Amino acid sequence: MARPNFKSFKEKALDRPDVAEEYERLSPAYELRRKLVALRQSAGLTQEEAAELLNTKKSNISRLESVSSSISPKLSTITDYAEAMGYEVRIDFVPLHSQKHNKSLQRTAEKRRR
Amino acid sequence: MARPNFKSFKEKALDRPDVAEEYERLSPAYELRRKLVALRQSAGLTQEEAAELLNTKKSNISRLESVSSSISPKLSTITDYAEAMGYEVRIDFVPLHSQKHNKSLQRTAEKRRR
DNA sequence: CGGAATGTTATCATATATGATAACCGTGTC
DNA sequence: GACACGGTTATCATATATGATAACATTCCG
Repeated sequence: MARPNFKSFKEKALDRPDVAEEYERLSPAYELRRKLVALRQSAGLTQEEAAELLNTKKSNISRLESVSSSISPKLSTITDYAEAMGYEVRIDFVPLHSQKHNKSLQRTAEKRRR
Repeated sequence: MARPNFKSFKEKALDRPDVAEEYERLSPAYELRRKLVALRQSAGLTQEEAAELLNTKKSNISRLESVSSSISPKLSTITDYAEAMGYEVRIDFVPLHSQKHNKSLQRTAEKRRR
């Protein structure tokens, strides 16, 4: 590996149990990259092969999968990538703080409304 | 479309109106807009109030939620919106054709490799 | 009716994702 | 050493999402 990518980071970090637990709560962006790589590998494809399927170049695939990437990809990029790997994308929304937060938002809205 | 990118294969199917209609109804994009509106309404917010929370304008919120919108939003836009509404975004990938498609991809890759 | 609230649409400017190319690193293999 | 392979990074050009503003429609209510 030329640069610390997610795998090497993961392998080192997971040697320490405390970090391992923290690991899963890392940013959703990291989680996504990790899943994208897993998708491609489950299809048994290299980045270059994936790039061909998607009519693009391997460097762009690398950027998309790169953990250190600061980009926030378009939804269509994710879905197209997933479909090329043989997967469908499902987006779910789960409440953050049970329903109290929503109530709080509602009250804030009500107050502003007056 | 100035350059061929990985969306081109989709456009072929969308040339047929019947397919286009079915596709649009089932597309993740369509589902997404509906969910976004539901999220905001569950928080009891108007588009303008949501816009304030997100430091933007109501017209942009409307565009984001609009079904007829042709844009494919950035992932960060979706997550920011969801968080402002009190929700967390979860992205899942489900296999399209059980595992057969993956095997096919693998074989294709193997063949190209030789 | 007139005004406020809510949402939509059009347009432009700006920010940023994506595409393409090239150079590079590490590993394995001969 | 030389080479191929898989992946990374940097850079530039282009496409497109987003921000901001304004005008508009609809609904509701005084």
